[in-house]
Amino acid sequence: MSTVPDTLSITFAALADPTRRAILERLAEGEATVSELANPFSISAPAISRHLRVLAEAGLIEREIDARWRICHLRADALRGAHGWLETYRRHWEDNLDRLVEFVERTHAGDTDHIKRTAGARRKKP
Amino acid sequence: MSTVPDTLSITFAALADPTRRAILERLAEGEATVSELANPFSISAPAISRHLRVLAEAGLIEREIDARWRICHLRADALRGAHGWLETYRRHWEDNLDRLVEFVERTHAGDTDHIKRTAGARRKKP
DNA sequence: CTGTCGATTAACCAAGTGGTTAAGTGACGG
DNA sequence: CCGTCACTTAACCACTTGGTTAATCGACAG
Repeated sequence: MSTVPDTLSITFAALADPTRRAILERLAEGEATVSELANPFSISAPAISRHLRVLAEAGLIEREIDARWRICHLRADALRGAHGWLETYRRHWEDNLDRLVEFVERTHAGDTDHIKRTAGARRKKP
Repeated sequence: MSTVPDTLSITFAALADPTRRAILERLAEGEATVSELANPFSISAPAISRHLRVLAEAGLIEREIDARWRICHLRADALRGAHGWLETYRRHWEDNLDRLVEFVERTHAGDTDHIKRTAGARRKKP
């Protein structure tokens, strides 16, 4: 435990598990107790408990104590950061200008130096 | 076990590291060689090489061999799945209807049984 | 008070991750 | 042909992760 991970890393790490994503999907339909969340899975209760702890520490869920039960609900605004990060790259798969540029760069390889080559000039010019 | 992780888990796991995200951010500006990508970081070349392998296996980058150099470019459409998953939960942080429902549930706790309680009736009615 | 139920913590284990250094590979430049 | 450059692979290490079982805790029913 040398360096504490940043928020975005914690969020993405929390989402990088199918069980936790399934829990969030279930929670998107509405609040639920821990045993209700554990029900669809074949893993043990402590395993679920730890998944919930990860989600809670990532700020993705909240646990409210109701007598013997812990009622979990979604705190989806913690997903905003991750969504925002991905949103930055949206144009790279939606904007076909990129495909055009890429096409020009590939096919007219030699004479495209007017196009920004961020990798700089590496190849020797014949 | 050796159960192979699903695509979404692989994508999120690849994004759950600040070095790899920085590499993608750099790559969003344009293609780059491995050493150019490694330049801003203080970690060793093999460490960078493995980060790139993770990104490549997640389908987030492509490596093209150019003589001695490996030129990396972004393959952002692999982010589409992750983006799409998050998009599902957008309304939970953007729609203030949810905040209203939550407010009613909390403040009028006793007499909101007409509101869908997905967790079922657990608490004893006084 | 005692037993039980929902949930968590503790202790442990196998496997994975991120870093290191050292060695290997393929393409040039001289 | 030999050395170097760009990069990867191999072997190793500390630490984390996801799972287990056993023990624990608090709220309640009897």
